[in-house]
Amino acid sequence: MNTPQGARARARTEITAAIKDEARRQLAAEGAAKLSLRAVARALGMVSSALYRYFPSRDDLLTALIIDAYDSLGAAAEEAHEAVADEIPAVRWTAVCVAVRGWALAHPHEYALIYGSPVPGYVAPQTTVPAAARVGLLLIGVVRDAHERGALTPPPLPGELRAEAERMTADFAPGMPPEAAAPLVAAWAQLYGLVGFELFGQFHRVVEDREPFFRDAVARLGRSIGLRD
Amino acid sequence: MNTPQGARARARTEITAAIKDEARRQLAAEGAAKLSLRAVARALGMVSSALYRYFPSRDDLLTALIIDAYDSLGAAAEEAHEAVADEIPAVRWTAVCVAVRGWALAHPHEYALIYGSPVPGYVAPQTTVPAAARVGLLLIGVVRDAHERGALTPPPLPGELRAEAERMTADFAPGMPPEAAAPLVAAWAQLYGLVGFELFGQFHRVVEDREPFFRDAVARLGRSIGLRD
DNA sequence: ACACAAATGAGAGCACTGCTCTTGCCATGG
DNA sequence: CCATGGCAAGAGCAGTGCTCTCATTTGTGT
Repeated sequence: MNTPQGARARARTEITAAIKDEARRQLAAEGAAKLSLRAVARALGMVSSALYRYFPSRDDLLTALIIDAYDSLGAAAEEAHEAVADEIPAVRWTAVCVAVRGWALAHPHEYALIYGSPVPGYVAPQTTVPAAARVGLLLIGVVRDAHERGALTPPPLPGELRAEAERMTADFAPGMPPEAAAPLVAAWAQLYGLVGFELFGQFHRVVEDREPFFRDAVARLGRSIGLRD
Repeated sequence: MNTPQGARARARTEITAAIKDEARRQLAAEGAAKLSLRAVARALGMVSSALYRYFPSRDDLLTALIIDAYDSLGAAAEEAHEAVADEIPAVRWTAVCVAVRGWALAHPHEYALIYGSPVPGYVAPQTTVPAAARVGLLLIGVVRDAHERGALTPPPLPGELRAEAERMTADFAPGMPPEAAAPLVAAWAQLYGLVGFELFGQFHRVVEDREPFFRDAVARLGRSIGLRD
């Protein structure tokens, strides 16, 4: 790991980081669409073509920012979860959801980058998957733990969904009852519906007092999976 | 109304429509980000500056497309609702949700335009509001009707949300019990979470058999508001 | 019927974008 | 100590949204 890199390699990693930092700054200020390679280069006192030594294209820069955003969101969620690790599952569930919302409100453009409409023509490379999965895995962990403690009463599983549910649990959530799979995945998606609507202005003049509204909705989401409170 | 417009006015409305048509075509093909005024003008055999006689800016063209998209989605939902107008509310609820999903899958870029991340810097003008409200009003109607038939058992309303819920019902859903307001608005947002996740690829390798999964989630959503089936 | 005004289209041009290619420098590894 | 390869710089291409000017067409009031 910590191989003493030559001055050259060190400079490279430093400049790469500086580019990402400046890009993130512009992303936060103006949004992904207005992120301009030339502007980043200008802010860093280099010429635009030099930037291509570090990121072969604008999309690659965006991909790096996407991974960072997923990781930042995942870290925020994990941190919030650890702070309430001793509480009952329903409380931990809410804490994670609230952390996701909090991160989204604090980083709207980065949230839009990862959970808004994908930049057209852009396909997320496989590299983003592990970072993207962190919040999902955290929620799975809460539900599995609830199951192990006997604090989970999942709703009945429609026969139609049995095979799918068993595949899902086998793939991503071994040890979790298949009855919880579909409600959990749905709740996961619905969580982002709630956050996205608030963030993108759909609640304007509809929901005013948003935090309690969100907590109520999220608690219902937990109950729909079978988390008891 | 039907004032016999002069050749000039007629030409204007025709050309305006032609511009929107071509723009919609490019939107469907490539997405909003790649919608280019110059390309639209080129396809129509006019020069780019001429297009500005009809739409003062690219944003105005997009706004027109957004309103059309909201209307198209609203019409699809209303049509689906009318086809099952005699069924019980739970069935009508599901029908509307399924229609929303169907429209989204058929018009992914238009869906992304209205429910994805807003084009940065772009603020939806007030003109879009009535078109945007159609689906919401339809869902409100289903729930209110369920209430009037005695087929609605909304969950208890947390005291914290009482005032907000009463304001919401007074503003948008007179005649609906306030207990249903928060769950309904949440379900509305969550519906778009489900659709968005499917559309934007988050269910890739997670949910395979998506229609039954969606129906199950949507039925749970209806039950969370208190619709009995 | 005619003149004036408004609407429209064409073209050039500005400032910007992502990206490529060539050129020359200079630090590093053999 | 020298050759190589990483690097920055600059010019340039094709495209973008948008503005401005100029000529032409069209509609209308006298």
